[in-house]
Amino acid sequence: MPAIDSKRRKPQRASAVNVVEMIFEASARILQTDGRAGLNTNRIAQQAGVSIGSLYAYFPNKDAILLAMARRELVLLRESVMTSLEREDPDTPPLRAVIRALIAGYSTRDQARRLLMEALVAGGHSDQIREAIEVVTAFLARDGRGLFPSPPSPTALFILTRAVDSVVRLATYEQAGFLHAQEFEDDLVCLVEGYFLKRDIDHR
Amino acid sequence: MPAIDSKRRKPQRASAVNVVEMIFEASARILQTDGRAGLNTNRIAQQAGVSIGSLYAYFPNKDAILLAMARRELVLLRESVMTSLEREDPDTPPLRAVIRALIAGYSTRDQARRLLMEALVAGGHSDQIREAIEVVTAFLARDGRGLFPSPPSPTALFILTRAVDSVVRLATYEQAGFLHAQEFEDDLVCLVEGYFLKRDIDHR
Amino acid sequence: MPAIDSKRRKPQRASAVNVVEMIFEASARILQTDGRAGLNTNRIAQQAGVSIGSLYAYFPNKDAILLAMARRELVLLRESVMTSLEREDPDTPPLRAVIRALIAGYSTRDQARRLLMEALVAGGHSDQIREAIEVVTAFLARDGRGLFPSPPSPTALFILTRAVDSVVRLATYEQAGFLHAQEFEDDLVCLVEGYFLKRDIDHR
Amino acid sequence: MPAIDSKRRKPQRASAVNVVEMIFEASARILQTDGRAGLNTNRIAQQAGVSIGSLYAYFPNKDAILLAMARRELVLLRESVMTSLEREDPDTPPLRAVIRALIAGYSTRDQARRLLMEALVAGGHSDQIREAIEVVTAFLARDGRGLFPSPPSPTALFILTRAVDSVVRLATYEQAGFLHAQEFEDDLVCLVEGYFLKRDIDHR
DNA sequence: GATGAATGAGAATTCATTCAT
DNA sequence: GATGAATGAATTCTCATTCAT
Repeated sequence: MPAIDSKRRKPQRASAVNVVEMIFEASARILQTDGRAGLNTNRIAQQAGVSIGSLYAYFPNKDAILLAMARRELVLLRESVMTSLEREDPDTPPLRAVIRALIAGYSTRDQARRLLMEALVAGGHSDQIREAIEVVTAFLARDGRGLFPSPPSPTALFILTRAVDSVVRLATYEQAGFLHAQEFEDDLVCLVEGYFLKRDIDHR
Repeated sequence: MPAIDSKRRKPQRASAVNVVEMIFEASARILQTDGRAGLNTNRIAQQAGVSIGSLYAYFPNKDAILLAMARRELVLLRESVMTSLEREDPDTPPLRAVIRALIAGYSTRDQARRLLMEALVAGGHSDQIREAIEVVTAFLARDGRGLFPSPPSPTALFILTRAVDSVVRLATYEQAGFLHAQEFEDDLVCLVEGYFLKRDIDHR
Repeated sequence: MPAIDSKRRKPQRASAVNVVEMIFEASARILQTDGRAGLNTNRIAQQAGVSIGSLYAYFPNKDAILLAMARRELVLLRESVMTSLEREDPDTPPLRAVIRALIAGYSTRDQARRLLMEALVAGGHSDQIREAIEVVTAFLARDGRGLFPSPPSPTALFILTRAVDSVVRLATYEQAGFLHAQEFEDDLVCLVEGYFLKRDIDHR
Repeated sequence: MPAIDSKRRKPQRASAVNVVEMIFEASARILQTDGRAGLNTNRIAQQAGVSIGSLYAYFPNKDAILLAMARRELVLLRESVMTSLEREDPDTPPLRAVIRALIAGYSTRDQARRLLMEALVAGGHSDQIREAIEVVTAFLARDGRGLFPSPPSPTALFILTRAVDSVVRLATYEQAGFLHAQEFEDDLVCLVEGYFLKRDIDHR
């Protein structure tokens, strides 16, 4: 019995993960191609290959889908950045590693990602975004491992994190040709390092 | 009849301007209080004190209202920045003047403004935003009047303009307490100037 | 102008009354033939010959339709009873007149009427029914014009009004053949008069 | 296996009884708290602590549950009335005993009971109710054991049974304070006895 | 037999838009 | 030109019921 059973291990839970995954996948695809206006629950279910009833078994309503997706994107992005920080590459300074991870992270499914973030904000959940950034920010503030030459003030931290994040995101959305150019990465690093340089000069 | 009617204020053309203005005003109010979900043409018309029929006499469809509003916001913002550049205040360097104008410009009706921008983007009109930024960018690039210590590359211009714009906008949305603190303005100026400083050092 | 206009006097209000009336009519018809299960807003609108949108312009939701109908039934019934009381027919004693009016009132569209009342009760609006009965009850208590031989106690009033009302209603629902028989009316009168007779004997 | 299984309580038939009972219990509870609108098979199953699949093993469909419950209520009520008639208490005349049994029977779980009756009626099963009443009615007509002073006509039987039943039920629904007052019982007895008194006087 | 995930028909409701007056 | 009643396609969501495991 156990042997035979192993074919269908974790029948419900595994399936649940798949259904959620398929729904995310379908939603992203629709968002990517037709934008927010083209997104409706029936279409999501159809694209995902599940019944509309199943969709509602996993999510209480349409917005919950977007919210969950956005949250997941945020988590993924955060993790990719954190990972890049942990993977202490001697050739790449931490700041550059983070920026590189950010560029890589934002490069896939940009339209869907943007709309997701906008959905979060429009739904009054911008605190979720803030929170996700705060986590990284807090990490950077705590043990930035030499990410920053000197500890930034809260205001400076806000400015630097948002500036880098926004610029990368906007470059992605506008499908700027320079997104993957070395110059883009260099200039972003320069922006952050320049800030500290200037600040230290000004403040003596 | 026409004689009698002339009692009414600004009958023809002026009225059209008013109606459009009332529709903008009503839309902004609804956006501000109930978000995108609460916005519908009937409600806009009601709030604006015009009939739904009239609303459709001035705008071909709902999206056109948001599009027109967003465009106007962009124009207003651009003009405020341009004005601040033109008004060459000897005490305030151009860069600081521009940043100050931006902060002031974003401070009013933030929720409505954000949703408007999102409407533009979601509707696939992000080129409109880009265009507006380009106009300023181009102006800055052309005769920045000493705005930048040295002419930035296109990539650098993209990074700097987006970074400043995004940071100010996000600070507004998050109702950050430091939005009107001197430190915030100073740090933004520092961010831009630092970039050039660092770049010049790196490139000799 | 006035002459010509008279063709379409009270365009909206008159139409509104008609739409409401058509919706009531359609709902009653559906209730009568297919019961509560067959009643849905799309069908009501279709039967009423109005668009579903119009239906929702006049009623906030499905329940409101039933509630409004039930209320109206109650009002009509009450009025028919009150009228019969006012119309002091010398040949017919008031009690008999009321019972006769009740029988006549309940005889039309019985199924719809029953379901309506049930909807009221099920929706937690049984107070509406109570209220309607109270109005008649209060009237009877105040100046029953010799309806009752002597003033009944509140409990007695409750028992008598509900007994008569229920019996007539149930006879209607069961499409009892005796509904319009003289005996039925006579026995109901006898029930009420007997109560007072017995009570006076018992209490001396 | 069967041997091992025998540890479990009342495995076969008794379990079926329990499941049905739990389903009834759960349905009544939901009906009581959230009314007809809150009643759905999934919720019933959950409340009853059985799987939805099991629920459908015991009942062919949702309506069957309500139907069965209503039928059972009717049977219980009928039996309580019959019992009270059989239990010839020398101190309590049969009529009073029946009325007392009725009041007691209706006093428990009134909301659920009402909705149940409505379910029966709405489902076009009002004949079931009629039938239950007919059984008692027939019994009363056959050997009322001195319940009535003289045999009532079919019409009178209809009127008397429905009047008493309805008044008690309505008093229950309206949670009338006088439900358990002596006066209420007395007046009901008076209503029935008065009818015969009056009838005999009128018909000589 | 039991389970509960999955199904999908169908119901309620919204709202952009039209057009007769 | 203005009005606002009317329209109905489209959308969200529910829930009775089935059936593979």
